[in-house]
Amino acid sequence: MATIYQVAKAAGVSPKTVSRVLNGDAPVKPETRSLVERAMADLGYVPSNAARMMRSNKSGLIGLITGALSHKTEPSEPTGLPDLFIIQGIQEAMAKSDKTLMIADTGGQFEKVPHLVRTFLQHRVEGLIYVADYHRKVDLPQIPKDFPIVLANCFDEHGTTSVLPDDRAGQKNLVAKLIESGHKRIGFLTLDRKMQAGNLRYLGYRDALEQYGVEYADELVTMGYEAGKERESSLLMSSLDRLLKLNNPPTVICCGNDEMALRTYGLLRSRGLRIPEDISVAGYDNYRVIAETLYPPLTTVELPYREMGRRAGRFLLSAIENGESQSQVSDLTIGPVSWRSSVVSLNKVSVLNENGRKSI
Amino acid sequence: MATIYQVAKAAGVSPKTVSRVLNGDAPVKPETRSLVERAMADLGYVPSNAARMMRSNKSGLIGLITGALSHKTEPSEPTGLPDLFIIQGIQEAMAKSDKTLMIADTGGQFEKVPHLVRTFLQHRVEGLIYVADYHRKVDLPQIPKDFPIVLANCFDEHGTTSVLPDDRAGQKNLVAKLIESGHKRIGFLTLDRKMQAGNLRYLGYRDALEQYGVEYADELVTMGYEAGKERESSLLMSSLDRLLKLNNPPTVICCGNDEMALRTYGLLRSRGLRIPEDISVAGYDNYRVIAETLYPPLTTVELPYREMGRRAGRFLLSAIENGESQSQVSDLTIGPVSWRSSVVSLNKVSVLNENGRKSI
DNA sequence: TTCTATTATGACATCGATGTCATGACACCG
DNA sequence: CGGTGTCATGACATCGATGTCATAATAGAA
Repeated sequence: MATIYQVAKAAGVSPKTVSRVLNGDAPVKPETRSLVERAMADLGYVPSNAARMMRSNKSGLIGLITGALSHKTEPSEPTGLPDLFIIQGIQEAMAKSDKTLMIADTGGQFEKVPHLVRTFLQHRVEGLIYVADYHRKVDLPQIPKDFPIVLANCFDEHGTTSVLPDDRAGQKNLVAKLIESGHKRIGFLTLDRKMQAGNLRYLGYRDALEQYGVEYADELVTMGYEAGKERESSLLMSSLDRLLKLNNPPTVICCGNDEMALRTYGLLRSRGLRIPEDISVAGYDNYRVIAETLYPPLTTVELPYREMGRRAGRFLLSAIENGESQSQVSDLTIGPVSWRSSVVSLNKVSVLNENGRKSI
Repeated sequence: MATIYQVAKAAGVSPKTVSRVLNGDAPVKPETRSLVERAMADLGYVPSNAARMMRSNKSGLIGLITGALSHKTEPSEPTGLPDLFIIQGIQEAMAKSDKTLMIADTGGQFEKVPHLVRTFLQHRVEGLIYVADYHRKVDLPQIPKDFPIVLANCFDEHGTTSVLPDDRAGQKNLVAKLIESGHKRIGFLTLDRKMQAGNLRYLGYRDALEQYGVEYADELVTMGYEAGKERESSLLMSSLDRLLKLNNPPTVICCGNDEMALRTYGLLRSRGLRIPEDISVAGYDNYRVIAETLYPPLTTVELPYREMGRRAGRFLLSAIENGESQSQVSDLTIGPVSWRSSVVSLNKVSVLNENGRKSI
């Protein structure tokens, strides 16, 4: 690969002049400039970031660590590829700056993190983002003190800047809309309450009931998914049947996530129930391959992953810019409800109102 | 960040000795070594790759360009996130070497590629991989001649090394198994034939019929998906109804991909047909969220994305090692058939044989 | 026309690691 | 005891870009 010296020689100028053409930081005579530009083109010259970095001590690199690219073995909320959307958002934020993103994958092995961090530090990344594959607590080792870092979709016990989905508010908003549509008996097939998302969504469900003065009934809430048993349907099947056999069965069933809703569609139909005429269904995640492909399309709550990524990126950039290691303590992002036709309104006049916003 | 000079001073030795401890390329007295190691630990020293690279002219970096991380606007086969699995495979291959992967995303805008390539060249990556989001032809600009590069899930007209899925053989294997299970009337809801995958799978379907001497019937083959109209169901619905109304209707329906199969499940059920008792269904892609979550689980063909990624990574590494820019002309990877219960066997004795391999 | 600004360019040192070569300290051989 | 080899270490130059400072070339002011 050509160097700046070779370009200088070919153009008959000094290396410093070539440097000036490259960076435009000082005036260069037009004829000289075009001589240099021609030489650069002829030699296919591309400046070396390494050499540049040595002088400037700025790498222009941001390190991103994730397990996004390999889920297979991890016990994760089976919601698809959340971290991927977060990464998209981060990319978006970075594209607006002049930073380059280096992405490293843990391959599902958390113990690789220290090694990846070290590699990043060798490359003198200016900041780090850690993206978790589901809403959880983490404990990152080996980060130098005061190094700019942002956690996305996870948090730690040291109060590191983090960006999280507001599962509680999201579920609350969904249930609120169900109530506004006339539903009072709202079944809830929850995720495992040991999971952050499971617990927060449960709390959001109760929040909505309380706000609208709808009495909470324990019989309507039952676990539809157990952590670690991703592909088993038996728990879901028995939980669902219990709900359906109640004296006063639910008019709508909230599922812990969209994948559970997909299974629920099949189970309901094999029991002869039509969706949404006989019973309404709602999910969570807005996992579009499911939510939009199902018939009828699924009402669900969007997980604001892309927006979370954007925020995480922006937080990190501003922390770097201001020379702080912490830009913000934490951040909750609310995802909107995606209202689709899997939920029917029980209000007689609701046909006039297509988005389900109808107060009772 | 500490430098090697600071470490040397703290340990009371020369920088070169610190370098020797770092690289272990020459003997160092144990006492000296521990002095140095202590100094490195105290100062939190991490060597600078930039400085290292300047001397060695080796970056240890591999550049990966993809649109994987942002599909939204591109007209793509709606099969999910194929490139992601390819990237996993590439990561696997790289993890075994000492290279670091830099991933850049086009944000769905192909015109960003030249800029990304330039950034990579500035970082002096030792090779490039381009990953396409669906099986297609591409035309990469701006790559220096003789630069090591591998195309994954795509190919160009210059015969650049590429790694592709063997859609034709995959579909053939699936249809062959259907025939072996006793099916003779095999409906095929194809992808758009303008797509590589659509055309190749169609050819594979015919290959299998021919091999087993089953007569091809045009009435059994109809397009279920039109490029650019991802979310429309009307074409699929009318195509499916045409198949069902035939005098001699199919006993099994092959869908162009798993997402189409998901829709087909819903449509068949709303017409009162049971799967697989009344009619069998097969997909393509082994898009697991769909194939494994559906009830009954879907028989489909695995797209060997991870394996393709592994191969692409290995090809590139060996090209770099051997100083060639091209390691191999091209490579077709066959994915196995995932046989699940959405297809019933029509052979009376087949119940003895759980994997569907039964000759007629 | 001579003197000062300004513009355009170059010489040189520098960033942090490491390759090359030199040197000092031992140990072992005869 | 001198010679030769090995071990352990350091001095110095180098990689490619750019910041600093100096200087040459030109224009405008007096």
